[in-house]
Amino acid sequence: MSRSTRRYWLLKSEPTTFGIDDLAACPDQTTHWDGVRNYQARNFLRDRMQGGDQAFFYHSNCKEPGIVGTVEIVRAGYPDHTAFDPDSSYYDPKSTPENPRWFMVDVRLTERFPHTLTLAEIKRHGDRLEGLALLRRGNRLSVMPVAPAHWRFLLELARR
DNA sequence: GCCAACGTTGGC
DNA sequence: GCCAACGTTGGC
Repeated sequence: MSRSTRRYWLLKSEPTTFGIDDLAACPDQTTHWDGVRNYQARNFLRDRMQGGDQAFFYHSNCKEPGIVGTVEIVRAGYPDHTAFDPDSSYYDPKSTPENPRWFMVDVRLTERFPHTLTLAEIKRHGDRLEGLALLRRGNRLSVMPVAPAHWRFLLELARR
């Protein structure tokens, strides 16, 4: 059966916290995408992401913000256990195993771009990226959808 | 380090 | 339910 509903995403991470080098160093280049504490982003993780979806890995809050590679979603949304851990900086006592508030997915590294596709360059192509959430004013979402046409166009830019 | 934009909190 | 105060995000 074909999957007609594959979706594309963009995941932000601060490289000083967890960058693409860190993902590359993980066993099987796979890890939990934990620590998301925003409801809109949570809803995407919990309700919309599926195994087989693909996402851009975006470095934020750093010298050269931009897209640095791609990952595949290898496990759909499930409770973020870091919220249950009092020793975690992501601890949230309002989230319990019985009634989890925060969710995560598992991702596996699929591609590292030879160069960062910088936010500055993405902005230069804004006319081809109408509606891209990353370019919306004041955007702060750390998990956002990417339209298939935008995915293809950004991938082309990143690989050249 | 600055600061605009945004989300959350909590008093009322 | 309003909204001011506050904390966070994230580009520059």
